[in-house]
Amino acid sequence: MRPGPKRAFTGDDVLDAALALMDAGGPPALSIRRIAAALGVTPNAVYTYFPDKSGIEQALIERLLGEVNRSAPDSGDWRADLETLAVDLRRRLTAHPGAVPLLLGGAMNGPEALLLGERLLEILARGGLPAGAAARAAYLIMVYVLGAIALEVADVPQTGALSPETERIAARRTAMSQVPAELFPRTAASVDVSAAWIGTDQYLWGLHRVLDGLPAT
Amino acid sequence: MRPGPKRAFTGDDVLDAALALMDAGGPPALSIRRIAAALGVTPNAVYTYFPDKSGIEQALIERLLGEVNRSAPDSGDWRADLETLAVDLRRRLTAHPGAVPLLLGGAMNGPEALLLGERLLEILARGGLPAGAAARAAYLIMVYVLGAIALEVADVPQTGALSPETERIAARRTAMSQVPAELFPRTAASVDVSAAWIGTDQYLWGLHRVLDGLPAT
DNA sequence: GTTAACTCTGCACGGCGTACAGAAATGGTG
DNA sequence: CACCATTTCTGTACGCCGTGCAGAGTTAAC
Repeated sequence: MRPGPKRAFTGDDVLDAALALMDAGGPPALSIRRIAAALGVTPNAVYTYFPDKSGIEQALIERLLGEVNRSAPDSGDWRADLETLAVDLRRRLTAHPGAVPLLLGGAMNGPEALLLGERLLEILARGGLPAGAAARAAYLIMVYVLGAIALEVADVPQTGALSPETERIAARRTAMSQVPAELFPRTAASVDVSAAWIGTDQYLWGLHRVLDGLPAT
Repeated sequence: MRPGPKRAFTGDDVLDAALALMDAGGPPALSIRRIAAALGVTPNAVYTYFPDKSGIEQALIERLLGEVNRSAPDSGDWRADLETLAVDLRRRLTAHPGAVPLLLGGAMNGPEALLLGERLLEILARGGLPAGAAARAAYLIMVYVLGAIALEVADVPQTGALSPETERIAARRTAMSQVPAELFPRTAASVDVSAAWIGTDQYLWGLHRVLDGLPAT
């Protein structure tokens, strides 16, 4: 069927290596030359499977969102389904903090991104929200879900390895505890609370406050 | 007082040039060599005023947030003040879409960023929110305000010049209208609404839905 | 066996951040 | 005035980056 020599690696191998690099050092650590080195090939070999670097980033986003789309909650309770979807998305993204800037800065235009939006709208429609309100509500919820993850990740300094969750929390605590209390008393007073925001419970607290603010059916 | 030759440019000139580059082409267009070229000096001259590139980015963020901090609304109505603060922040950031990824991906640890958080907490305290709830509510509101801006900007393709507002809206419309309706019927149906989300009214609609969900005094 | 398709290598180019040494210009001090 | 310490900016260079181009090597189809 296919002429040519046996493949030394696949496009999936490229994404595996790319994700490992992102986890280790964030977006600046992602380079084609490093991916190629990790795979034991020359840099240009990567261009066999991807047109350019942004193609790799796009595929990486699609893979992450695709994992979220794999599970389709349909418990009958639309609010519980929405919660499941948000928690799933948050877990996938916080597991790979280095990829979050990519998702925010890059385009969410791929098929998996659209499918995710479609599922969000479907759940809201099941909740009985009118069409126009559903579109706006979906926007509001996506703002909250993605924004919360982004802020959570943004507090962590991007330089150096930060893969273990414990290391992330520690880095965040030290960064926040450097706030001079005499200049910013309120911020300094909320440092302890800030450290607790990491938890899933607080994340869901915010989501439900958003849901409570939605227009009723 | 100060020995040495007369200065050919200042640190402010560097930030001016940097902001112009970001407005024209987003973060990838920001380079020390381009800044130096715009100022008519050699690249290393920039290092007279900034230790490295991230120092420039940090100062750029601080300048933008500082402009928001310059106006201190105190109308007596805490909810109106919060609205003013959010709209101010949104206006400053959407005026420079290329700088938003910097703000999200970079650190919000500078003095102006802390002052902004301090003012946010002060307004909420005036609203009578209890201390612990205020900290969580401030987090929720910042999530919404920053997240909304980020999503708004994220829909615009980053490549190429996109400074005029009209061009941004046009680019967004075309990007969204490419959604295949047979695969993503709900998303495609909301395209028109999506194009309208740009307006300040819709932005405030979302903010007030968040405020409505906050615990009462 | 020949050929066409495909994978991967080697080389090269321009751009990037920035380290290092040094020239040029200035104000303070004798 | 001359001298000097200080500051500003230049010149050169290094290693990394994405990637264009030509071509070597390998395979399946005819």
